[in-house]
Amino acid sequence: MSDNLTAGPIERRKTYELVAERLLGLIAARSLEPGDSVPAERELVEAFKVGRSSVREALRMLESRGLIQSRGNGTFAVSEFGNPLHESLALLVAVDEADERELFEARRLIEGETAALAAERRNPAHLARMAAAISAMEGGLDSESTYIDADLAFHLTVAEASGNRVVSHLMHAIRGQVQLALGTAFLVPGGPQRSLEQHREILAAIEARRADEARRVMHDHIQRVEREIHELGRRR
Amino acid sequence: MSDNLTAGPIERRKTYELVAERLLGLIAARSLEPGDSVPAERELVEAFKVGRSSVREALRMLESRGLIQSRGNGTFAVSEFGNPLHESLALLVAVDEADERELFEARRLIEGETAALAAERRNPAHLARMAAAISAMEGGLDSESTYIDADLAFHLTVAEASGNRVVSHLMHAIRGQVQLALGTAFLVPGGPQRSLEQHREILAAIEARRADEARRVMHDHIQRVEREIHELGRRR
DNA sequence: TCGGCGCTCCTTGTCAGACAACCTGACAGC
DNA sequence: GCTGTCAGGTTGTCTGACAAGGAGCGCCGA
Repeated sequence: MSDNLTAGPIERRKTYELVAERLLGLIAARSLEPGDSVPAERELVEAFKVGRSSVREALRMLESRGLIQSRGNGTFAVSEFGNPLHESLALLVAVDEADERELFEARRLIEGETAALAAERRNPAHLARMAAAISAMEGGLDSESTYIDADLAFHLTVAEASGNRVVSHLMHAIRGQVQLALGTAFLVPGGPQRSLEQHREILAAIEARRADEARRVMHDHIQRVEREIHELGRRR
Repeated sequence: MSDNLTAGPIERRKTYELVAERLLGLIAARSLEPGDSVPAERELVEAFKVGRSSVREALRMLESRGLIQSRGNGTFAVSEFGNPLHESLALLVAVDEADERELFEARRLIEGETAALAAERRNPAHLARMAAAISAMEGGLDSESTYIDADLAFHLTVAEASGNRVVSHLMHAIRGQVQLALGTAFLVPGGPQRSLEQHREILAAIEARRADEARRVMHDHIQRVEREIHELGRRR
């Protein structure tokens, strides 16, 4: 028995944590597929030999991470990708001026790469959806919500076409953070028209499988939007 | 009353969710600074007029996101940046073969851009720490844990030198996901030596402020590691 | 004077039991 | 075929009780 001291403090783990880990294990091991129902609380009580409150607190931990969902008639495993990440980012990054700049920079980098990947991997269905989104933007030049929805749809389709879910999740997360600013972008005189034109360029580059061009135009697009928002903010 | 049906189901919120939101509000509003103690459970019971179990389940939700910490003599707000994001990603992305590919691809893109930014923004202190990390890797070629720690330190320093906290958080998160694989990388014959050499190249590019070169070498580095891990896995 | 020991009190941790609220599916009645 | 109702299982919530953790205080002895 050399130095068991380095093993760190002997910590008595809390029951609800242990239960949460066991359940997490089940999910990680795919014993609990999305949609499956988690054993009833009372069953877990018997299985783990703990109190019901410990089981419930463990379930709450998983629920708050979006892994399961309790619904009155049972608790179920959930697929729902993405939500917790958004919230985490929201809490990580305060949205003062400097951080907004960092967020936009991150968005520029990631969406730029996303566009480049999309140019290599897109299929005809993706192209059709991007074109549809552009049409919708055109038709929604006088309606903020229509326009913004269509704009979002375009970028999401690009993300999907990239074929990389991790990258596209990160993009979602960041976009959620700058969403407010994007509402402002609609108010910039001539902004929506310029965005529309740039979206057409992006689509053309992706359709022609020109990855570098897609990346560059996407960069320019996001940078322009950021600049316009910033200038509008200063003028007010 | 046209179609209020689109408003979705009327849902009765659960008490523990409401409590969690109230507490979240306090944190978001900075009424609860890191280190501050959260009011005792029984006080919250009185304040919100709910049962203690609801309060406790709400606390568990916040605890599992790393916002607070319960310690037997009180519950405290926590600063700890970054952790929840790691966990979220951990839970978001399943780690089967295909996903591992996506994770590495994401890492390649993000760390590539991180390196490019670092080349533009690094300062002498960053360079010194990168050099120190490389020395440590060299000295740790026969110790897996020493080597891996040093490798991690190098990449983290690059991230910090990028000057963009959002990007560097994303990088942390993804890296946490591939950490396991990186342990394997150490076992690849000649792998650590090649990594060491590539790290030197990255440092040289960053020091010389050659952004494109830094990006390219970082790309090559990560791609090589991924390939080696994959080949080792197949041979086993 | 000062270090250390133990006590006390407040807090969280855990369990058990009870009842309300919710959801689904089955079934009877129209 | 449609609707209303009921039953059974599950989660939602509260209460009360006691164990266990942790910090601070004061007493005691050196």
